[in-house]
Amino acid sequence: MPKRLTKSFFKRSVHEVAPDLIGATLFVNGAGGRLVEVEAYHHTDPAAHSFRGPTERNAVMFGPPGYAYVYRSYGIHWCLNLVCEPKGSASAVLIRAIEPTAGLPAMRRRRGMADERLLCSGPGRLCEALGITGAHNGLPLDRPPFELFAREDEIEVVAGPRIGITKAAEKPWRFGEKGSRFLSKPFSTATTVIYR
DNA sequence: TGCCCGATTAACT
DNA sequence: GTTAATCGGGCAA
Repeated sequence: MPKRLTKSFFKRSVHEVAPDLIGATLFVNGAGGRLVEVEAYHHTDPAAHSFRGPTERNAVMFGPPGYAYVYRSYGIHWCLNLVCEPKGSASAVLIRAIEPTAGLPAMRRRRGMADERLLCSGPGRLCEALGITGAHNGLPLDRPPFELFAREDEIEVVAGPRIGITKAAEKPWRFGEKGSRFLSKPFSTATTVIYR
């Protein structure tokens, strides 16, 4: 049986947790799959929501690790983050793409489309597919509706610049499974490979 | 209070 | 490659 990830998994630097999440599986009410793309946001990072201190929106990032931080993006989409590090460090991993493995009919219905490759390939898309909304903000990741399991197989993780940001845009804090066809965008062939 | 812009997506040309 | 959709957060005034 796969090993469940508990809150202790997140009591480390976001830069350690983020690559470790590649290949893990996440389900929300039974729908979801394998994490193939994430990004790390540290509280000292100008691109992070927590960089300028606590606000009503980012309050969950300043709480304990192992909880979901969900925010509205561009006034339209939802984006899911997993809070890391000891309480107060305000760092989180943005989930950017999932390889769908379970609950495909429900995800297709919520997305209003059938193409498996586009179901969860993007932070806004995967929240729509898994039914994640602002109602999930602040919920613990080790209890329903969330289920999170550790990676079991050996894989290659690649790193590269994050997507859609203007500040600290050069930092290689985007991580993905090498060669996955479910990435929101391909990694450059010149990107660093982290062997695992 | 007003203004700018964003950790996006889909539908265009 | 370009752009509309759509709105809350953060900061200046």
